[in-house]
Parts: sequence; structure tokens; C-alpha cells
Amino acid sequence: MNRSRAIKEFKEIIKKSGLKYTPQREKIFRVILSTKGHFEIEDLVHRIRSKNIDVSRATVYRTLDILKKLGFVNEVIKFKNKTIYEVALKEHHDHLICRKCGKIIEFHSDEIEQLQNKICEEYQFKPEFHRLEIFGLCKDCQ
Amino acid sequence: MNRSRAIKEFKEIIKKSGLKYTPQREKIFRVILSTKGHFEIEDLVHRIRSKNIDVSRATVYRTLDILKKLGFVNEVIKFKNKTIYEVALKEHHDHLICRKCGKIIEFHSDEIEQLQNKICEEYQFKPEFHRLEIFGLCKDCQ
DNA sequence: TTAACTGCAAACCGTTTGCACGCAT
DNA sequence: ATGCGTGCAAACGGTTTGCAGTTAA
Repeated sequence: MNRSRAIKEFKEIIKKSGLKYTPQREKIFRVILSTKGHFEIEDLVHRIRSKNIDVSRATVYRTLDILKKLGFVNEVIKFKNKTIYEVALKEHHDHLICRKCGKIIEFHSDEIEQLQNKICEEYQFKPEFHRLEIFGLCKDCQ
Repeated sequence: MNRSRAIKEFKEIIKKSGLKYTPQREKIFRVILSTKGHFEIEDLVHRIRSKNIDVSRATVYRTLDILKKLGFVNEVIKFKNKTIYEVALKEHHDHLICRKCGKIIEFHSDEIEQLQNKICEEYQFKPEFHRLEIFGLCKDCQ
């Protein structure tokens, strides 16, 4: 999905949810869309500050919460007490996380997804979403 | 592994690591071993308090850190800014987490593990440990 | 008009840390 | 003897919240 399409959809969905479409929310979402890969909220706040966009920290936190609930971002992991997010516009994937340099590599495996579904059936568990993180050393850090 | 065997091993390994085997550390480890399933540190502190064991909160945190480094406990997930641990005496497994009632169901799949290894090879990534969490609704909450 | 939203600063809460004293080795 | 470990209380840092003023609908 491209950027302007995403913003349009954000606007529609936010209104459909009975929420207000404010300049702050759009600005925050735009900055997030210009992010490649993963981000944490404090980085987002700093990026916003450096662009002289006047949105308060509190609003950033509150907006992230909405974006998460509406499915525009995913919470990837809590790392050292900070929450790391990603834009949810791409296909589902999982993560290889280098515990030395912190690099995050994305991958996807249909086979693993299928096995997960099989397991959920066994336990009569209704899966909604999942997270698979493999920690270790990347090529460069070994 | 049974409890007294685990404590003995803890004692050996902690000394081998050049650390001191203190009464506090043993007491904390005993309380953890008497835990079934998963726990969070504040619960642990309260359990310890209720048994009139005099160990400070700071020492509990510091000991958990050691236990984690030595592999006696695993950090399962950070949930609502709290860290959830589990005793690492059983075989590796993954988790189905009910987002309504919070129940955690454990499962294991050799097939998934093998696929993970295959993926790591592809990326020349050296895996050390992983976490697979499937969120959804358990049998009772659907 | 009015319910939602925002900015601010203070509060929150899990976790970490500096320091003086204590104890395992 | 000595250096690691402990308890205490204060600090930390990410996140949340109460409130008074503002704004989208």
C-alpha cells in the first residue's frame, strides 16, 4: 500500500471509529510512514521535534495507541523497557534479532504459519496474531 | 530435574562463576522453584514478604538477573511493562497466550524448530534462543 | 454546541543504582 | 582480609493521567 492511500484509509477508519481526525494525528502518522523499518516512540518524538512539528509527547503516545488498536502499527517487542513498533503495511513476517548489534532481519515462512495453525487446532485455540523472534548473532557479528 | 538437585546445581554453578552463594540467593531460588508456571518479580517479592523471608526488593531483582544469565530462568515476555519469567527446568516450549483471560498454554513442535534452523541457515544467522508466542482466544474464552 | 482532543506537568510504576555496612570466601 | 553482596532510599526512564483550555464535527 502506498503512502497517500494509507493516509486516506487512516482518515476514513479513524472517523468511522467515532474519533476525530486532527492535524496532530495526521502529522504523527506521516512521520511514521516515512520511517523505514522499526521504531520506538522516543525516536519518533525526537524526529517530530527535529522537523519542528509541534506535537506533544503525550499526544504521540496516545496516537500510537490508536494506531495500534486500528491495526496501522504492530508492537514488535519490548526491549530494555522500551516498546518497539513497526508499520503494519507490509505482509506479516517474523524477526531474527542480533543480540550484539541489535539488527533486525525480517523473514517469512508459510510452512511455519501452517504448523502454527495446526497446533492451535489441537488446543482449540483461536489465533489472532503471533510473534516469532529468533535471537542470536547475525552474519557480521559472529 | 527435581528441586534439591536444582538447588545443588545452582550452588555449584554460582560458585563456579566466581559469585558468592548467599542465603538470600538460595531463599529466592527456593521460592521460585516452588512457583508453578510463570511469574513476575513483584509477585515474587510479595510471596517472599508473605513468608517473612527478609530479602530486599533490590536483591530480588539482582538475583533474577543472575538466574537469567546462568540459564535457570527465562524471560518469557514483557507484558504491560512488566517482565514475566518462567523456571527453565523443563524442556524448551512456546506459548499460546489468551488475550482475554491471560492464560498461558505451553506447546512444543520439533517441526517448527527445524524450520527455524533452516531459515537461520539461509540468513547465515546463528540462533541462540527464540520465542514464539501466539496470541488469541483460548477454548473457554471464544 | 459539545464531546473529543491537546499540551503541560505531575504522577506512576517497574526497575536500577550509589552508598555504607556486612558477610562469604 | 577483601571484595562481592545486601538493604535502603533515592533516582531513573518510559509511559500514563488530571486538568484546563482548544477544536473538529
